[in-house]
Amino acid sequence: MSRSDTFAESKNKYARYLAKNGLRSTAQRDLIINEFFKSEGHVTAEELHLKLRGKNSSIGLATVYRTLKTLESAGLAHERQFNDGFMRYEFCAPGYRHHDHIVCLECGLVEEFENNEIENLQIKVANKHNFTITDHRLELYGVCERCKSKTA
Amino acid sequence: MSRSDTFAESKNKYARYLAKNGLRSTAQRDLIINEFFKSEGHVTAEELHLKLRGKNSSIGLATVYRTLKTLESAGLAHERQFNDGFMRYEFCAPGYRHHDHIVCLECGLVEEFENNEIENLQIKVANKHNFTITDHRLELYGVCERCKSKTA
DNA sequence: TTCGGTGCAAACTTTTTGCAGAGTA
DNA sequence: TACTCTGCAAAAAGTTTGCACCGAA
Repeated sequence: MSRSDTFAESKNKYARYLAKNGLRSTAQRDLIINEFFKSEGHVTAEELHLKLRGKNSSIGLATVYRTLKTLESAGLAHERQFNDGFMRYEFCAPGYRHHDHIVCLECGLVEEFENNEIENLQIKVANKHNFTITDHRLELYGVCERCKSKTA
Repeated sequence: MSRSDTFAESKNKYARYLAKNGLRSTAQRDLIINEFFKSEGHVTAEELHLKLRGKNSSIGLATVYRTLKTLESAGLAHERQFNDGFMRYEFCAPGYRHHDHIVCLECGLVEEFENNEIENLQIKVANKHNFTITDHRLELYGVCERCKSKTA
């Protein structure tokens, strides 16, 4: 599935969500959603707001926050916190696979990975504790290749 | 290793750390550290502050924050954020084994687990991405046994 | 006596909320 | 028209900082 297919699919899903919940489509929302769907990785509300400001639209920061919360409820965005004090939002289209993150503590690079063996072990652990898992969070923190060679 | 052995060892390590870094031992610090070492699990500064207030000491919240940061630098506490907006501090004595957390989203119960298979797989993943891992974070979120039966 | 620690209040940071006016259906 | 959305500014909420005084070494 290509990235743009997923965008299209998500926009449809978003439109359907709006319709079903009596929410309106507005100029601001469409711009925010467009920008959000275009951004790679893990954006903060502030970053998104800045990008939109750059295109001389005058969208308020509060609106960006509100829209991201809306997307989260719609299941199109996922909230994540790496330990830097910001809430980040990640594109989370239907059909997009779950993945985890490996974060460089020096330059902030975030790479994504998938590992089914780990996921299966997590389920085993949950069973042992009699928990039913609905979500999880796995982040590896360290130093990336570039930063290692810079220091060496 | 029993819990109290670990306390003793940590207090020594703390004292050594203070000496080495020209920091002073004060009545407030000793009380905070004592209370922190006694608390199970994952405390917030506010919680610790409340516990100390209960024992009619008049320690300021800012001092609790400052002391926890000091403990973190000393390697005796570990900062953790579960997604509830609070920074939590966890006892992290030398000799204490690393563990991860499984969190109930209904009642807030946090259990700890260790799984070497998962840890090994994490190292494999990091190698594949040419990262050197220094830390990681794994949290499973779901519903615990009690809450499941309550709902059923 | 020196200098780090403390308490208090104010400042800061990120996110949320109240409200009056604008825009959608 | 009815009612939601938006922008702004103010409020929240958690944490940090400035400053004058206190106290450990």
